[in-house]
Amino acid sequence: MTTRKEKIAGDLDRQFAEMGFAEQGVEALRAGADVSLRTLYKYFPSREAMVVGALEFRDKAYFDWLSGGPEGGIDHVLHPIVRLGDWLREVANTGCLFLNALAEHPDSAAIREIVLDHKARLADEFRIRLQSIVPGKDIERLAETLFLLHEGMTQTARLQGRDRATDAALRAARAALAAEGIA
Amino acid sequence: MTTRKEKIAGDLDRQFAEMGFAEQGVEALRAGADVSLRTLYKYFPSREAMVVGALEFRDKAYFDWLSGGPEGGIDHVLHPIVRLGDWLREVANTGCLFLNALAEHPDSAAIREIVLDHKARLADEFRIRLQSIVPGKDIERLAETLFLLHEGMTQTARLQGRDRATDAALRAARAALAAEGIA
DNA sequence: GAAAAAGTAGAGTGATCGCTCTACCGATGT
DNA sequence: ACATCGGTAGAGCGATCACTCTACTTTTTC
Repeated sequence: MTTRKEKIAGDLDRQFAEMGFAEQGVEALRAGADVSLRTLYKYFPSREAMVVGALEFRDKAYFDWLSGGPEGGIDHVLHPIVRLGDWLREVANTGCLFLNALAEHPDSAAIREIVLDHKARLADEFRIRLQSIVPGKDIERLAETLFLLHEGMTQTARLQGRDRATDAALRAARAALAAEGIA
Repeated sequence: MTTRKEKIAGDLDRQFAEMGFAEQGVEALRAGADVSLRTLYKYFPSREAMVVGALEFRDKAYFDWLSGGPEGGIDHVLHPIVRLGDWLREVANTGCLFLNALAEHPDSAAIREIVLDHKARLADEFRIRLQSIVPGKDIERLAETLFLLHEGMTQTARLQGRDRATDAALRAARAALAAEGIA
């Protein structure tokens, strides 16, 4: 059961993702969510709250998107990169929603907190997956490398296209794992 | 000899870098550059032109910043990453100015062109440096990996701090080079 | 079926935006 | 001496912004 607020949050997410943050006034957001201005403000009492709501929706949606996938082996570790590639195939490519939000609202503590938390949990995703396939091994450096490649891929997809960025990131990730004897 | 326009462009660069794009109105930019509104508009006839001017200034300044450094060996290739780390130590850490500008002005062809061009030349920087230390070798994949790490480092510095991001990127870059037998 | 809750449309408000314009000032060249 | 040029200060313009409010309608609840 999705609440009305969640439905609107999803619409806000889509609008911000497709059109960017700067160019979306509240009236445009209202039209995109197909609600009245009064109702929109009821659930999200300021524009900043709308941004926060969209990011919270996206955070949840993206970790849902990451769930599942191969259970063991190298593909288990590469899964977040593969899924990022899948995601980039389906959506307009405007970079990372979270970093874009931060660029646009550098002084908002609420937004900064959500972004940092989301990215920290993404970085942990690699740690957890690495730990599960090579328990006991020190995987911190490898996890950091994979996260760097992940972030680089997100931005590079915007610049050079999704396919090229995905191929490069996957190749580099495999090489990094192989260099540590993980295959 | 720096022209007045270049001086103002430098001030605009600094303002956008420190305060972000969204929160800087033209009046604030004017005050930061310490000129009259009329003069500002003389050199940069629209706000978009001010953004373009700041990016052009930064593009030039950053490639100047990259010049010099170790002439041969692995340090020659790692130099752009090392210098990025130096840069991040000296400035407020608000991510990549170019990508932030693109996030804020997704519909501006002029801004998009500058950003793509800047990033393409940055990526080429790794190709050129790799080519010079291992001529004849196919270095395309390695160059792409280094660029991914470079971009990832820029964003991660914002999230996890400059030192951690720099260490991780340098370590990963060395590992990638070593895996290809370059040391 | 009446009351209450939650929705709609959309005009209105004050602030701020990018940008233009008038009026004036000081240095420089001949 | 004086015209010219490049500058300053800052008021003002129309548009747009985030946000509020009134008046009315629909849906839900008991």
